[in-house]
Amino acid sequence: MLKFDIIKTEGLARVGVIHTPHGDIKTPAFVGAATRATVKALTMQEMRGLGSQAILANTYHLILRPGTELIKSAGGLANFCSWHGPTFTDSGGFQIFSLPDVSISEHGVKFKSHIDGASLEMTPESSMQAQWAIGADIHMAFDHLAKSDSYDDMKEAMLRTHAWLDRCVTEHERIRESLIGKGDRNTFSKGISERGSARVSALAPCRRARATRPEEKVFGQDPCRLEQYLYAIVQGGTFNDLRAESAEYCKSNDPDGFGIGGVFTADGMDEMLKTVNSILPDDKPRHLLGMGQEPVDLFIGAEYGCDTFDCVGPTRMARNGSLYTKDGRINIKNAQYTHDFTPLEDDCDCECCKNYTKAYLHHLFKTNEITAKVLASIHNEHFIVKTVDNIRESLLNDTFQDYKTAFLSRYYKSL
RNA sequence: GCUGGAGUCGUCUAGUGGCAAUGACAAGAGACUGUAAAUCUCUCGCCUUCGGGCUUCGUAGGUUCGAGUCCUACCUCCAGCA
Repeated sequence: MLKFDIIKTEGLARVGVIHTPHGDIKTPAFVGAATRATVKALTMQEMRGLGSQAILANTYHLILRPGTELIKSAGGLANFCSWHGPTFTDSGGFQIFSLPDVSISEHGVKFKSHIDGASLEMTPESSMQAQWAIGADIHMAFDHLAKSDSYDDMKEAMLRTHAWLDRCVTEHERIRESLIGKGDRNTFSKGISERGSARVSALAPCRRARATRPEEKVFGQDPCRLEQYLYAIVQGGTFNDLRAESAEYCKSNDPDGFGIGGVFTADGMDEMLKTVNSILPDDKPRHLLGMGQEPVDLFIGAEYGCDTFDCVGPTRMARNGSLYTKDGRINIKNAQYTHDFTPLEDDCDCECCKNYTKAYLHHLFKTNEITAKVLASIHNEHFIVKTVDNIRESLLNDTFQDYKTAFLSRYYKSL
């Protein structure tokens, strides 16, 4: 079982540490969206520099390119992309359901590759196999997103997600036993001592990583045989009776943790999370899937018991020139920043704010320079990562409510 | 000076008798939440109570119900010849 230590709780909120084979995640934490094994516009070294603790890649995209076997050959996702820290993969369900021409059956989903139109199928089993080959620390169960927000569609999607969860768990256990063996699942640290460092010589990238990340504990193991963990995904949309039913079902499957999916706005999220997280067991981590573009998502998510978040919003906003400040988002492309020779934020310690002015960023965006997207992504990703880190600190210091009120009233004061 | 060609929204451009007039760029603004997104949308002559009104295709005349478009003169630019 995935090791998750809770350090402190306040209501449903908690501060903890997730121990993965590739290192620890201090929670609450924002996980960088690295869909195609890269956080767009950023290097992994830049991600580390801005304080990111973990990344989340996407099974659908990696199946198409470069292929899961290639990532396995590279020593798994963390080695392949030189992140060398905790990794998640999303199952691919979310992407596939966003494609046109998908046909869904109990067996799985048939879809066409958005790259070359090839007809493909993903099932709970094939998603598990792909995720094991990719080799992230934490996998998401293959779930079904509703095609509309009607109650009937939400219920249908939830029930299929539950049926598929059973198959995900079965397949996950089958693969795990074939690669790692039976026994206590909380054994990644024991596994290290048992297996020793026999394979070190074949894994130079791992060895190099050790020098840059001394807290790393897994060097010397075949990264493709490290313990990997499975999160069940709670569905049910905006209907809290369905959310409760889904939470109960997921809980009964005894996964390593939980993803809360199908959330698209912070409206009503507090009640939904109260419902779900009051049911889910306290001692397992919960990931709020896809939320975190708006700071309010993170405050509400953490307050009501979510431990990790991921969202493409911060980096996508950055590439499109919409940059976070404590007073709300600004569009750096606007003419008003042409002669603004101050940083985005005076007190921000990101590489962008420490070195560059708004006028310079404005110029880079207006001239469509690649560096514009790099610097903006550094700032936005840092802003969101840091905000969640601050939420963690405020929970530890018993100042969460003050921090939340001060932050949100300032950030959204123009609304 | 002669001959030929060309002048259309900030720029380049479409338009060869019928609705302020095409497209691109530039400019101005907006959107974006488990990334088919370095993407997409809107505005872009002036005024507007958003119904519409007014003024425009180098300048000035003319033909015509109607002219960016046809005719005349002039101005400017380009090319060639002197």
